[in-house]
Amino acid sequence: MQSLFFAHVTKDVLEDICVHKIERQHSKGETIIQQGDPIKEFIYLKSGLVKLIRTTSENKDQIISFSKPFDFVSVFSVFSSEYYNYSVIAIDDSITCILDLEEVKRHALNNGHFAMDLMYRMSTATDHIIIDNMEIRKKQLKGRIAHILLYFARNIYKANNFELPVSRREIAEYIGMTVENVIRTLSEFRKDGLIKIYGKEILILNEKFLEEVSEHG
Amino acid sequence: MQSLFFAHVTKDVLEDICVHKIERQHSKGETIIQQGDPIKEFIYLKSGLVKLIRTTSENKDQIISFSKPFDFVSVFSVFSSEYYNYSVIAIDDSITCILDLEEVKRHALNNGHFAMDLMYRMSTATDHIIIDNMEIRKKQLKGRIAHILLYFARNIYKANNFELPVSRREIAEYIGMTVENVIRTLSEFRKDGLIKIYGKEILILNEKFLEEVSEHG
DNA sequence: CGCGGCTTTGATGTTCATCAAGTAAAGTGG
DNA sequence: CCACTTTACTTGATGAACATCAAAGCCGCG
Repeated sequence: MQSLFFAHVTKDVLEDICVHKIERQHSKGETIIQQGDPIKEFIYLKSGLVKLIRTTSENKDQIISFSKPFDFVSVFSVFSSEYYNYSVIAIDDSITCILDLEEVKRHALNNGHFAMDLMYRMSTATDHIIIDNMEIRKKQLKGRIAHILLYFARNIYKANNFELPVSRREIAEYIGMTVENVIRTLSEFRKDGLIKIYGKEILILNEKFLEEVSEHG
Repeated sequence: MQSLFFAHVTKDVLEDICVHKIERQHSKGETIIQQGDPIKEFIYLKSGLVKLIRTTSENKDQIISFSKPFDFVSVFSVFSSEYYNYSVIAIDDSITCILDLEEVKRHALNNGHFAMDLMYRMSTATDHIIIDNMEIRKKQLKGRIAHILLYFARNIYKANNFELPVSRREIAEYIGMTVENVIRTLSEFRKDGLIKIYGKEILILNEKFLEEVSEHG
């Protein structure tokens, strides 16, 4: 396993933790964690891409965040709740690594470095979720669309052309607007020469200006 | 110190941690933590009420959350960042308790129970922030106002009449709407007999219906 | 007293959701 | 493999929700 994963934990400790590691395959669309399930495992993403979602009382889905490889999938609640209050769904074919939660806890109890690394990782993850949500909240439609395009280009694919891993609906569920307006805005960006669109293929033509839109509407 | 504070830590360990505890007085409006400051201390709230805010690039304030006594004030970023990416401001006269961050980290390193308790507390706090933000995002104006009224009534004051600790502007900054619309909605609730308003004094007359509005607009 | 901040109300315009309707794409069963 | 159904995508028209602008009252404070 990666020394990337836990910076200050020695190899043998890590191996000890991962003795009972299980890998699980998930195909696109599959539910990895179901909101309401008891939290018994500690899960991280090895490959693929997943979304964390919440189903509201009106049965609408809200996307909380996306996770890429080596992010924890059990990001939050794991150490503070008995049940998941969110679902995790694969948006690409994915592989997760699963550790027994009690075992992870036991190790954290006995190994301060492991505990601290864990804390660091969890804290980083939740920080990003919070800050990102605040960022999205302050923007309006165009800014939000620009934001998510730049997010995929920079954080996920590190390229200016990429295949959108999410549907228009999912974008809408992430930024908190309607599908129609997501589409309208994408079309507008296309007409304005900011991006090219071929179905799910996106090519960012004018990153500077997209950045501008993301910042100041 | 409270055994409330850390459930699984023995008294002498706790006393050891708190040897260098400093208490600090803050009067209403005072800045306790300034966004951008280096994180050197671990802070929790002993009495009073504070708000966590973020100043956006357009110099507008967004309120991330409120914290009540025995909440950590250094809620997030403490274990994942060198600098605060939010400010903390007293909205009532408050007393904070300040521990040296390095010392807290050292204890977490050496005492698994302490580390786990810390993790639990941090995780609980960030969970609430995330879930609350998602809740607010899915509602519209009326629902958001109802939500915050119930929040103060239930979580902070545990009573149906209370003095609003925040200005209309601050409510606006929390729910992400304008001051004018906050006021208009409060007036509407008053006219509809849901609440009474005398300046900052709020009396909730029809909690059931307010709940209804919070849930379904 | 007068100034600045907080509150309130009204009028107007912008942003966005909703509804409707149609095309394209993708899965499904015979 | 084709007809069939469903799901995703797209555009336009309309109305609702909300921001913005303007103006005035209130209150605490130097």
